[in-house]
Amino acid sequence: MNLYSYFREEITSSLAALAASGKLPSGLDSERVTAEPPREAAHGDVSTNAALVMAKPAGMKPRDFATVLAEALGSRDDVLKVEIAGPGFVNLRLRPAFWHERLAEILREGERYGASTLGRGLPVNVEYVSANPTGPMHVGHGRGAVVGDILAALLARIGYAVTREYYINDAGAQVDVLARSAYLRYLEALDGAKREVPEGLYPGEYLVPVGQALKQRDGARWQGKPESEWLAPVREFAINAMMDLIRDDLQALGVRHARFTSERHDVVEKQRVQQVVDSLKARDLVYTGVLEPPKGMKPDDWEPRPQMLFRSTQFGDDVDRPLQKSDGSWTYFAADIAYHLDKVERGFNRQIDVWGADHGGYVKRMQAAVKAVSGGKATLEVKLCQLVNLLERGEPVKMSKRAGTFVTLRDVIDRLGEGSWAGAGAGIVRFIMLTRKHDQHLDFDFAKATEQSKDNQLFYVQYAHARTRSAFRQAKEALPDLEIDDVRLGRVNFAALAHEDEIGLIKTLAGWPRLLEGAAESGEPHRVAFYLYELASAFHALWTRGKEEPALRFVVADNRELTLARLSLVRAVGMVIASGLRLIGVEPVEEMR
RNA sequence: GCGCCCGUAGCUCAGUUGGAUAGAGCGCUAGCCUCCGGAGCUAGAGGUCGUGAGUUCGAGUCUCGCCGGGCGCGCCA
Repeated sequence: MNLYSYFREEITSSLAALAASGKLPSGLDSERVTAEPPREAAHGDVSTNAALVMAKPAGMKPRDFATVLAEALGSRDDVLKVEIAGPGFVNLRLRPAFWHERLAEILREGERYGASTLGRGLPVNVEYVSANPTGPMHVGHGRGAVVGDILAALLARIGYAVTREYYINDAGAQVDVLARSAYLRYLEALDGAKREVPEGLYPGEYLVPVGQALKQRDGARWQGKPESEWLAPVREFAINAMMDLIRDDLQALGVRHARFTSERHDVVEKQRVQQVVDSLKARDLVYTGVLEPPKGMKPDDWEPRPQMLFRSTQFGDDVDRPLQKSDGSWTYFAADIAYHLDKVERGFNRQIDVWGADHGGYVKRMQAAVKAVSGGKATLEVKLCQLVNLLERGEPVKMSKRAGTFVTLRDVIDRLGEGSWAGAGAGIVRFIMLTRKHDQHLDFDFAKATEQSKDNQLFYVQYAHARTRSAFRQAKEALPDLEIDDVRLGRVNFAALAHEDEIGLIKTLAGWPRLLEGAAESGEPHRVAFYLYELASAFHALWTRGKEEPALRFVVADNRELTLARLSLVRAVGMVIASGLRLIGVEPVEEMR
């Protein structure tokens, strides 16, 4: 359970009871009341601002209000001490027994601990990656993939019905370029002659096998034919090949989407764009107009041109946006409106898109569109992921697509390898992607990725997990006849856990449910990685303290009860770390070999 | 010129959706191995939270104006 939500409920019902008994004025709104962990541990375990936000409407001084509330809360069994502090905070310090019960809870629930029903089964659609099917994924795509994937996992963990979705941008000019590039490789495959890849086509070697496969399938059928004949079939072939490539990359990264939607086949060809434009027209949200050139920059080839525009300004955008190109085809935006409407029609009133930061200018119009097509009932949140800089011992890795020195996501995963303390390369990549908030630039240093030091957050967390397992190996050796399993550990007498560092560690563990909720609702999966680091740090500290003060060791050979209690704590730490790592997509290790 | 994002210790970054005395890693200084794994731990120095106003009981967090950096700005996606 999230103990802070629990206490918030308890506090508001206390307030209601106090109002009913006349000790506080009735009819007060407790909406803004919070129950939170104070920053300073010295201020107690749970702090509420009730008196601060309700005193004024109650016509009381905050401290008087606080006194009444404090008296009521102080009589609770789980409250050790109540204090009124600062301008009127009511601070609760909880009894050790409350924390011991949290430990029992963790051992009961195991890695499910922290899961909740907060989302009430509401559908949420998370769209992420959505890389153009024109080549393998690069590291920047990888970041979006990880952020989206873990955000989806977080939302699922707190009770939302999450759908992970990939939108294939296979309808624009870029896939025509892909087709021409693949055609070139096809001709190469036919006559064996290497060709210079002209400017404007994709030079990557990854298209060579596509050309060969096309030859395999179609022989010389397209050789010497005009583009109008081969473009569509070659394009389809190449897109499929690229999606196979991307699916492989995603699989290597451990990312699985439940649904792939094709812009070309599922949106444009099904007339979905025409339909949504018609319905917007019927609501007078589409018109033919002429856009002003952007001020301050002088587009050299600017010509005023009448075009079909969507009134996005009515929904918060800065200018109205074009829906149609001059050749009559739809803009990417128009198709994207139809696609997001499709998601609304599939029941997703909450949509989250994960994009690269270079798409920042696109956010407002898309949110405007979602608002418009859903009649305001659906919302779109957009998470923008900043660039990833690949480094080699602090030096930027030089990359050039044309020179063929481009480092792909797959290269990175493969290079980080398998079998080390960190598990597979994908796990390392996934964790590192969370070591910065999504809107911050991220330095990805190969040297640091596998370094074995406190500076490497994943290493540090894995080391803590390994140590929890090590403690059990030690216990088995010292007390061979001791029966140790999770059920037993969950039922031992925890009273022996009285040291403030032990209680402190339980408090950190007990913060896990709230952290999950916060990370999920705010769309900030990096919080999981930072939390695990903090938890690992607290555990390492206690471990070392045991080395210095034998009385604090986990295994005390002549005191079985104490040993069992402490092993319960160690086990709970291991469970929460394992739970967090698996959520991120990292397999926790048993030992650091 | 406009919009969005960012600006926190020497460096790299957190900061729990507005809470109390702003934290961590690296680096620097000083300590801790007859060990339960020192791949770790403890302590210290280091800050006008870019800046100026505003909102309120309270602002690193919200609003506005500046300064600096990044991204974007009609038929690219």
